[in-house]
Amino acid sequence: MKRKTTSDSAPASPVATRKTAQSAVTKEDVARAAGVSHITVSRVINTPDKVAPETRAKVQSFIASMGYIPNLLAGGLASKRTRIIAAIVPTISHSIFAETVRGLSEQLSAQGYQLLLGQSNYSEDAETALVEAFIGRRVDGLVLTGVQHTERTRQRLKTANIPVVETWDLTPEPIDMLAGFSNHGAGRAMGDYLQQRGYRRMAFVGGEDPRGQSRFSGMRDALLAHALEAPLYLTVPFGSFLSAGREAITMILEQHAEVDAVFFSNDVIAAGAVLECQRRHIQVPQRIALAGFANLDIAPEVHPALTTVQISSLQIGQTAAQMLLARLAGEGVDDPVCDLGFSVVPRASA
Amino acid sequence: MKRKTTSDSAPASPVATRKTAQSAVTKEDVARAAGVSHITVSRVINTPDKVAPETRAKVQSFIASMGYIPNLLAGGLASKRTRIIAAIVPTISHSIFAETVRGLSEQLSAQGYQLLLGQSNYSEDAETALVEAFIGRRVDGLVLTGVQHTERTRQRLKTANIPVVETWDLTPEPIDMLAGFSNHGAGRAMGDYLQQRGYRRMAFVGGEDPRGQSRFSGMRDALLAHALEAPLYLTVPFGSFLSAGREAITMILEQHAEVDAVFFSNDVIAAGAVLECQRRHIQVPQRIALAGFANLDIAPEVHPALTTVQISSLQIGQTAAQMLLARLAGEGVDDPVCDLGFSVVPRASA
DNA sequence: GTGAAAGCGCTAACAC
DNA sequence: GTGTTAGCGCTTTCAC
Repeated sequence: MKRKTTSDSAPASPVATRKTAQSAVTKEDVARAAGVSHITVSRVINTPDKVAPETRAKVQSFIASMGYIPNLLAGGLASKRTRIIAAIVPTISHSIFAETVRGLSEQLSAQGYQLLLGQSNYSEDAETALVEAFIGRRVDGLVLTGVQHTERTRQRLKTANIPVVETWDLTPEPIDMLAGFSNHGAGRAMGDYLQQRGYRRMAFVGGEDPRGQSRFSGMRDALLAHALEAPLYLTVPFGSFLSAGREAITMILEQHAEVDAVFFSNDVIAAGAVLECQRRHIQVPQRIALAGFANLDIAPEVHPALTTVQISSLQIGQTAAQMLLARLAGEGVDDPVCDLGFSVVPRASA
Repeated sequence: MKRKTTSDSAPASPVATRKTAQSAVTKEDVARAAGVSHITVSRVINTPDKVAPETRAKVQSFIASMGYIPNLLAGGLASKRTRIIAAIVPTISHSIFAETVRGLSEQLSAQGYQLLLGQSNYSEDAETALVEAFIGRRVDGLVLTGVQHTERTRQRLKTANIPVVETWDLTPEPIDMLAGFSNHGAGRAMGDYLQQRGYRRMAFVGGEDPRGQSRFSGMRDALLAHALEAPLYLTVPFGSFLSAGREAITMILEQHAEVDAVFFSNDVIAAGAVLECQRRHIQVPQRIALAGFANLDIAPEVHPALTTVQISSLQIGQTAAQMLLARLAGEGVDDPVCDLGFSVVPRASA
């Protein structure tokens, strides 16, 4: 009893099975056309040098002429490797994680992997949902932003048993691997810097993300160590960061006139504040010093240019990708924890 | 000959097949534990109300306790539906397409679909490669930016036979469906506006993307219609748009002193120009008028606030998603071509 | 260098 | 309401 010869009553069309929603051309079709077996087509695609040059050329020409596109769903199911790495960032539209994503994407695509991007909107529960969705798609590895995750996320990741890199912060107990920097340290460094520049009454403006909070607490520790008052802590909503910065600085100038320096969680928010000061003809840094975070494109462009903290956003992405790829290649990762550091960039605004 | 009883020589472990890289729990495992069949578990997940409440509860509790995550690869292969919609945008890090992506993502996830995002870097060949990769993953639908694509892209999409929405422009011959606006019209509208405000010698600054070029040619048509000279055409590299805007305006002021108004392809570039003028104490719009495009967050924040063109970025995403979902639900799409329009937003800069 | 057989984990169709 | 059977299109293993 041979398979599929259907030469009795079926119409002579390419054997439409159920729905014809997708490109109906399969490896089998190509194989039949080229007069080889199914598996030879597979080899031409995956391990071309294990096929006789002649056969290879013939098969390749049929692949091209028939417009054959391998079904990666089937391939992934059979091989248990999808060559997809997923990354979850709080937001993809705002620029702060853009370089990390670029670093990831470049390294991965160079090795034939694809990047699947998810956006958590700074919600741990959304992150958990994404993790489950990604595991369901059987991604080969996962990159997470931050080190704070729900217990369920950790659980899922544990049982899924795939390589994971946490990024953008440091922790003594990573889920698996880590590429980041110390947000607490960055906050402390900026606190030290501002203190040393002579500012005495400071404020911190940020979102409600845990990394921003670490920076705040680092700053606070620095100020307390110098016998200064703890900084004021203002949160801004996620959304339009520029106008959030404007509103925050307006509020500080009007209601906290004693504040002489502000550290913003993000250069875009800080830039909004600079623009507002400019509009009101408020001297920066004489009346009030303004500092940002991340050294984004906008930081050197505003007037006065923004003092900020340089972080290695791009390298975080590159390093995370390399760790993952090494693990997937079966190589050991020399150090599963990589601290990429940061540095204060002094400019005119503080 | 029953299947899989392996009670002879195998170790009593959960039958590790090949690699144990992924969560080994399968529907079969859950079914066995719950004392039901394989397919019942499937129904509990996909069509819970077709299962007796009692059975359902029991199965659900096992799903939870065993941490079962369905293999969507296998599901997609069997059902020929992945519930993934892919979208290709020129860039995800710059803010211009952010709202479109948000509109897509929100509409899709509300219907249980996931968005797979690709970045073409304004390259048609990169777009083609992404299209092939996405078809390989058997996405259920595709959203493209722009209406200009390689012949190969069109071919692949034709044979893949999946719903496609082109966006961000208009064309008389869409591949399938379309949600956009007229870039040529937007350029003409801005040209008309600037002419009507009394500017006489204009320049256009943009990237090399086809939509920017359409806006340029629309502007040119407007000026020529008013017997003005065609605008100067300057291109800037993709990358740091703010500094590109600074450089462009510097160049224009120094080498084309006769220019009295500039239309930038993007608010961020325009904002860079505004910042530069501010720094040099050049009066905007008295010495030179500056206008942007897209009405991004930054447009109202700079000083003077940017005159720009409002487009319906969010609605493009929403509309594209709805068209796709309607098609996938087997409903007809009333009008496969949707022109969402634009409008000039007059502010202080021009 | 090439092929046959088996099975990845799931859903569709049809029974019961 | 629940189960059985037969694939989805591919890769793996082992044979030739």
